Amino acid sequence: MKSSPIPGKSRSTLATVARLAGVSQSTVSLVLNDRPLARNLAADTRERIRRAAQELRYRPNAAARSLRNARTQLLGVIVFDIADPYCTLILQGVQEAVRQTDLLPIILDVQNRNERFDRYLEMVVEHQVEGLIIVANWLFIDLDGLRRFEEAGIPAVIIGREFPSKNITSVLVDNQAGGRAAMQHLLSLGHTRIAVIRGPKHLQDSDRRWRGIQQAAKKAGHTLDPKLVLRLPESADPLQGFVGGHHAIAELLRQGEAFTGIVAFDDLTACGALRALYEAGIRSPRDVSVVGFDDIPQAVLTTPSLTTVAQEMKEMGAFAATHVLALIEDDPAIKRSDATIRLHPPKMVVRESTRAFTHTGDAL
Amino acid sequence: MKSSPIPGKSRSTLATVARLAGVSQSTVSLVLNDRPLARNLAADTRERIRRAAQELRYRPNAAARSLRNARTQLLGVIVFDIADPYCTLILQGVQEAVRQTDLLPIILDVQNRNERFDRYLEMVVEHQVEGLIIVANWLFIDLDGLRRFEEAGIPAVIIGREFPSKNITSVLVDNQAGGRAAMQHLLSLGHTRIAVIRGPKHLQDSDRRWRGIQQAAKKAGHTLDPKLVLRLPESADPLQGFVGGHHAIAELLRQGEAFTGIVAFDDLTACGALRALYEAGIRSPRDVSVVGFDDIPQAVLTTPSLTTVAQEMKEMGAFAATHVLALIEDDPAIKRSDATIRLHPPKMVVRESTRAFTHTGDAL
DNA sequence: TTGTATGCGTTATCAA
DNA sequence: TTGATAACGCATACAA
Repeated sequence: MKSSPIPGKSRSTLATVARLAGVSQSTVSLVLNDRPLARNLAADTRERIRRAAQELRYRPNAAARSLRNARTQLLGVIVFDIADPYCTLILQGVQEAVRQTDLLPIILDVQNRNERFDRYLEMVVEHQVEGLIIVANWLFIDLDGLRRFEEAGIPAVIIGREFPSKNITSVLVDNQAGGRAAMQHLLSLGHTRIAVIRGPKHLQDSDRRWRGIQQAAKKAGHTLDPKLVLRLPESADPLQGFVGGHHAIAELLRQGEAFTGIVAFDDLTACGALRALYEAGIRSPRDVSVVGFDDIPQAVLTTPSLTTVAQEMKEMGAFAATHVLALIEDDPAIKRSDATIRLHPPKMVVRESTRAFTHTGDAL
Repeated sequence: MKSSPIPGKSRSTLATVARLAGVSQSTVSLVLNDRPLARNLAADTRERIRRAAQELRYRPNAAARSLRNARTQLLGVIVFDIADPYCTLILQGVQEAVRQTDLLPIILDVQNRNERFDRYLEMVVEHQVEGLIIVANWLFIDLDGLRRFEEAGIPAVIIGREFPSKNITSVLVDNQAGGRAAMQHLLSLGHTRIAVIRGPKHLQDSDRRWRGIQQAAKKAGHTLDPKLVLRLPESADPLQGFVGGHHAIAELLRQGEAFTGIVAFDDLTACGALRALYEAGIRSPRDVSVVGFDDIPQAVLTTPSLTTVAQEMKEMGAFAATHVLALIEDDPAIKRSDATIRLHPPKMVVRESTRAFTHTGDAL
């Protein structure tokens, strides 16, 4: 009877197993890794080794293995804020694409802290991840650290922000097209008094979407009333969008401005706007139509459910992952120097929060 | 002029740096790690080494280091479903507690797949994480793999499920107390026709909460009408709670049952219920009061905002992390054999979806 | 004040 | 058919 391993006692290694099985380390390694060479080993030797490994609860040591193989099988996934539902869907896409692979995606949550981002970038290099995906939802993270990271020559993609670089590809939604779509939607429904809640200044997306909105207005010969154009304050908390949207619309109502449509910066802002309307006794969509942006999972839970410009986040995540994987495999079809900005087309999702403008319903 | 490192070229090591600085490996190691011994090195030697490391963009190899040190500085965090907002808050608590440490929390998302859970458990052992935290929100994951994991002797805590074990501590909310609180709340508001939406059968939490509800009813001398007691169907998707809650209440209304209060299994269920009420033209809280469970971030975004039994998820996460950290440090105050079930007290959060029963408002 | 040698656990090459 | 040995990159005990 062999002694069973004591929990907490130092774990067993190839040597331990070899001793128990009465063979050498190398033989054990061959067998346990199913190398071709193991095929012409005596069947009972293999069996003996397998049983010994089992009995000793042998688990290979990843550190030793990757040191030797120069492969860690690690895929770094740095997320700016895991609490943001936006990230969550992207992660699903990423993981979907990575599933087939032998890569292990490890998620690092920056929690919107700059220092952490830089620290994690270093960590990820030290741990020799084979590729890196950055999910950059919310803005206030400074990307300078990425410049230094580039020198490590690790395949990387950033989702959600434009990072001009010839090594790192950026994947994000076409915000301008999205802005256009949102505005066109309301215009085509006959709305003329349309309020716009722009995003915070520091956010790239804010400008792009705003530009799209303006384009659509111009094309339709519509003039945006400056009094109806609002701005979300700066904030590091994505959930602030709700408060901001609420505040903006409540304010507008207090000023007695008349409007029948709202283009909100994002879905949370739209939720805040809906809430402000509700509190003022104004019904959506009967009195005011509201368009969001992103299509977060909750968009379908609101009352009324939200018409929104959807980002296909799963698809973007999957695309980014596939791209990194190809880079890792050194796929000849993908040159590193191809690195560029890929804009993903948005998709208009019409739900209950918008409807055609009618004089009857117009309470304002 | 020294040649600058070519990106993609094999990275520099201690040896490379040593060569460039004209010293030996060990000296470099001493300096770069700020060992006490480095203090009596010539100042310019240190400077030379530092510059060489900088120039070569030297980054220590984590695999080699942890092989040598027998410390990986990795903390595994396995999450059943990262898309569930419930997990997200727990993660914040965990990360908060780990921040001070030199541990790197790596998050692995099981995505509700059994195979993945087992696979990740193995991975986590192979990668020699120093501790493991499991965030088990939704039920259908089979914990058998954990039994095998226990043998690895790695400090571990599971949050959100009871896992009887003398090695692994379970941290979860006191569901029974929560059920009591919810029911008591409605009863104390004077409601007598109270509908209950129980959770899915396979979920531990369902029974516990139900028991609490019954206790509260009994204590108040209240009899639960079986016709008002519903059940959520089994499902692997936490978001299904919304659909389930909606369906349950819609059905109840169609049957013409009269009620003025709802105890929902969780917040999403409550949202679904609210939605069904809204669609039927029934106002909450005027006509029907609704209580949720969990206090997910969205609970404050609904219309009306949700009265709910809050789980202090951040706190639970922080507690669990602190516990694992103590185990890792081998804190004498914490014996491994102490492993047990820790029930965290819930907290009643009263918002807008409940109010005192009045005959005037009663539309049913 | 600095250098040499060794071993952590694996895998691969070569030899037997 | 199996075994000895070297090497991956790092940190340390020991030597000089």
